[in-house]
Amino acid sequence: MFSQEILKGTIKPLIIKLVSENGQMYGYQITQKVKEMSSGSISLTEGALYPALHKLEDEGILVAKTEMLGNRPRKYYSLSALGEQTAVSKLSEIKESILMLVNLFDLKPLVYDIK
Amino acid sequence: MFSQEILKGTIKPLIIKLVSENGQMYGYQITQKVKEMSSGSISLTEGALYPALHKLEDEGILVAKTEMLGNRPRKYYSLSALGEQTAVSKLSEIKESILMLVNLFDLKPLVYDIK
DNA sequence: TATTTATACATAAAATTATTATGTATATTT
DNA sequence: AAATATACATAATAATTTTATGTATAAATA
Repeated sequence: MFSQEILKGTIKPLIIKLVSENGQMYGYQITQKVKEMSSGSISLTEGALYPALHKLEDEGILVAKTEMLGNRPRKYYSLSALGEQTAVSKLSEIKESILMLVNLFDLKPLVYDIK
Repeated sequence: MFSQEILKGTIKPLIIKLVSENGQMYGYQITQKVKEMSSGSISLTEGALYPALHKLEDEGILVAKTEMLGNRPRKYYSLSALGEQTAVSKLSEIKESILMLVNLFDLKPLVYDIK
């Protein structure tokens, strides 16, 4: 079981991807989604997640709205207008980067679907 | 053209891979090889490369021997005994990590050759 | 032949990012 | 009643990268 070490530098694009696919997501839900997608092997910890969410908000990519569940707050993030505009190119960029790694490390995939 | 931003966290495994494949390599050669492998799009800068080489040496993974070319020194790095022992598992690890990214970002490769 | 570019090493301050630890609190399950 | 899960957050430390700087030789070009 590796931690989120592997996500170095990819946390923000991953958040953008998940939020853009799901319309809106809250922090804890993102950690669970990543755990699920990685069959339990990646745990995206709060110390990495929340600062990244706050930074994306500061950058104007995400907007947050807090809802109360009983007495507990839940902070939903979604793409801002700017976020919508930039998501596609940001995701293309990270995908190209990952393919570059695949190439550098000789993972030699035969066929990719980049879409 | 992206810089080495994409290599965040992968520089040391990449060095191990290149050195293990080539028997021995020197720093400048590594920068050129990475540039060549990426069709000019990645420039692995000295500020990232040399500290990584020195760290791998400190960790006992690499050993260095300096040769003089005329008056100019050239420092060749190769795998130590420990480096030989650990290279395969370290490379498997980074490859698994990259495949995890491929999966998280939905790059959906059809077939991989991990060997 | 003078200048620029390439080769070749290195370090160091600043910035960025992640790790690890801690803090607070509610809801649910055992 | 206690433990675990849900849900937010910050902060010190560590690790890594960026950017800038430094030194010097060799080769190519103007």
